[in-house]
Formats: sequence, structure tokens, C-alpha cells
Amino acid sequence: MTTKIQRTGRRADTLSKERIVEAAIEILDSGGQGALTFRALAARLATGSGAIYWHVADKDELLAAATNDIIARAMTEVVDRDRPQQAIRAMALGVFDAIDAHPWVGAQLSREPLQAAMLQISEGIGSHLQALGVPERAEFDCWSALVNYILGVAGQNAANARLAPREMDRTTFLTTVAARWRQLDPAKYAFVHRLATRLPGHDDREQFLAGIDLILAGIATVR
Amino acid sequence: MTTKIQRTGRRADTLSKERIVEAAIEILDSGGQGALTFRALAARLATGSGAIYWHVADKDELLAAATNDIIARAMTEVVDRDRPQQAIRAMALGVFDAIDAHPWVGAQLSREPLQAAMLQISEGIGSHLQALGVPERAEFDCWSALVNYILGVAGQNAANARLAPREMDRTTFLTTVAARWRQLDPAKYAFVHRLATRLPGHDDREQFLAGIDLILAGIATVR
DNA sequence: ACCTGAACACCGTTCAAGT
DNA sequence: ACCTGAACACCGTTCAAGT
Repeated sequence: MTTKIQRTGRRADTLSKERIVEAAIEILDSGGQGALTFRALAARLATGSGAIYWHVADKDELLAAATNDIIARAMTEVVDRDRPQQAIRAMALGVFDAIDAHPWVGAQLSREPLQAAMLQISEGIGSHLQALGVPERAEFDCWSALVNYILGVAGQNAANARLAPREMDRTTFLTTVAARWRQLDPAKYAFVHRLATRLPGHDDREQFLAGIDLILAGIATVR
Repeated sequence: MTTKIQRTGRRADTLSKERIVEAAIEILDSGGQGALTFRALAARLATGSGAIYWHVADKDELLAAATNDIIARAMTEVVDRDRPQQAIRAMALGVFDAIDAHPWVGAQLSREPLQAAMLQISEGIGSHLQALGVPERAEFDCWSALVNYILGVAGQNAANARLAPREMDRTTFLTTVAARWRQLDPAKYAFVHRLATRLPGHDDREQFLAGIDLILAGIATVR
């Protein structure tokens, strides 16, 4: 799966939660969810598997820490915009791109709710709702709609990444999926047949943004 | 959900995929994701663990089949409405309620995309978009926004169910979460602090519907 | 054709023992 | 205080052997 080249020097470095999380992210990025085991992690860090437990409670905490890391990085990189719609779009895109680069984050985000990563996203999105002129009474609903939409896309993207064969490029993959949809009974699945024609040509990122804009348009009506 | 009374006679019944899936659902409902093992399943069916593999390829297929079952049942129960908005709300609520009753389905839906369960939801939601007067060009985006929102909520609900201690009731749990949010730096997490005041009192189902309505309002603007 | 259940490979986690 | 690595309990999956 990954190249087995051992780290060169500094294996005498002290272990730390940061180093462990960093190594975990590398393993997740190159090998996916399944590749992250305490044995693989220990091997990469040139230590015993038990040593990791001195710094990290268990696998759940490790995955949460890795997820928080990626999201925190993504949110920091987002450039501030003047107009609140633009700011919300930018934050949403930041999350989208982070998950695109690290698909395993998508699966993780909808596993642990109310945690640091989710809070950062919530704050990033929510803080601009006031500026949009959303009345207090509707803030909660608008926030929830945006964040849940983002999480839904995140989860689907992660699942897609897990499903699509490595070698196959996107369009070929989507064409295959569309072909399978066309084999469904057209009487029962008329709409899915319509989707099938649009599927191969579509751009995930653009469609993601279109959804954000749709929700923003809805939010504009309660203003 | 289900009563834990052991099936009485007929354990001499032939094994079948239906019986296996049915037993799997019972285990998932009463014990959650973690409780479903091939050993537990074999014990409940009074057979060897290997026997299950004669009818089901692997655990993924089993989980997918169980998920499809629940969603198919939910979609069948939805009463048809005249007005397309009402129909979409009804379908969305059908999915929401099904996941509320079987939280593990929420986690599963965002794991396997483009499968039977997802297709049923897509068709159910999408088929009414035309009736709403959505132009063809926007159909894809509107469908995607609605379905991704539903999946996002599904995932969060599943995660919440996993997190909330059994004994604790909802309000107490949400109050605890809100209290934790209030400990965050108010300068960095001003919006989250605002959320905290609303969290304990809110109704998941109502909020879910509010999100659907928000997206429908957005969809109305592209009509 | 279908079922049984031991065996295999692998995992997260623990812990006595080391430094 | 921190690390080592064998050991434990448990899992999905396989498969020779049965009916």
C-alpha cells in the first residue's frame, strides 16, 4: 500500500500526540481508513504499539484529533471576505476541499458530532448569518441547514472515494454508475434515469456550491 | 424497538437472506452497530457463522441489505400528497423517522452511496421536483441539495444516538452539551454560545423540517 | 445444495517489565 | 515518566468436513 521506506534520522525523538496524529494523517491519506492500525502506526513511528496509548486514549480519540487537525488547518486558510454570502461560500468550500484532499475526514465528521471540528465549522458558518440579516428566531434553522448540507456532501464524497477504483478516472467511474442507473425500471425510477444523463458531466465542486447558493437563497427569503 | 423475546419454534426453518437480514436488524436495533457480529447473528439463528456466508457475501452486503430494507419500508409507508411540497416533506420525514427509530441506518446511508436505499430516496424526492416547476437545468442541483441535507441530518442523528447515554433523557443530554459549549472562549465562539441557548429546547424533527422548508424556499426562487 | 464449527489472520487494547 | 512488545479477547472470513 504505502512505501515502506523507514524514516531516516530522528527516531530518537520523543513521542508526542502531535507526532502521532501527524503520522496517522499520513497513513490515512495514503492508505485510507483501513490502513490505520496501531501496529502500522507504531511501525511508522518506530515504537511499540502500547507506547501510543500513553499519549492517546484510544482509536476514536486519535481519529477525532486527526479530523480536528485537518479542519482547523482548512478553516485557517479561508480568506476573509467582505460580503457575508461570499464568506459563507468560502468557508463551505474550504471544508469541501479539505475533504476532497482527505476523504476519510468526510466519514469522520458525521461520526463524532458536537466536537471541535464541528464547532469550528459551526462558528465559521454561523458567525456570518447575523451579517446576512437573518432574524434571531431563524438563526438556528439556517445554521443547521447549512451545516447539515455540508456534512451530507462530506459523507457522500468520502463514500465515493472509497468506492471508486483507484485506477479509474472520475468520468469513467461516473459513466459506469450512470449505466447501472439506466438498467433500473424506467417506470419506477424515471427521475433517476434523468439524473443518469447529467451524472457523468457534472462537477462535484460546482454542484456543492450550487447547493450552498440554493440554501442561501432560501435564507434570503426569511430575512 | 423490538421485543427481545426469542423466536419460539421453527428454528429448523431453512436459512434465507431474508431471515438473516431480519435477525440482523433486530440485533442492530437492540444493541447498535457494535452488537452485530457474525457470531451473534449465528447464535440468534441457531446456526454456524459460516452458514451465513452461503446467503450473504460479507458484512458490507449484510449492512446494505438491512439498510435497504428499512428505507424501502419507510418509503412505502409515505402517503402520497397532492401538493409537491407536501409530498417532498412527507418523504423527507419518512426517512427522518426511520432513522430516528433505527439510528444505525443513518451511519450506513452515508457509507454506501448510489445504492438501492439512496436510489429510492432520490426517486422519491426528485420525482416531485418537476411538479414544483423546477426548470430542467436546475433539477440536478435541487435534488442534490435536498438529498445531501437529508443524509447530513441522518448521519448526525446516528452519531448523536451513539453518543447520548442510554439512561439520560434528551433534554438533560442537550443541556450537558450546551454547558460544554458555554465553556468555550466567547470571543472565538460567539455564535456557538448563541446556539447553546437554543439547543436544549429544540425539537429535532421540527428543525429537520425547517431545513427542508428553507431549501424548498430556495428552490422556489429558481423556478 | 446447504450447513457446521474449528482455524486463520488480524485487530484494539492491556499490562508486566524495562529504562 | 515513558516505552516495549508479548498476551488477551474478539473479530471477519475461509474451508474441510459433514448432511
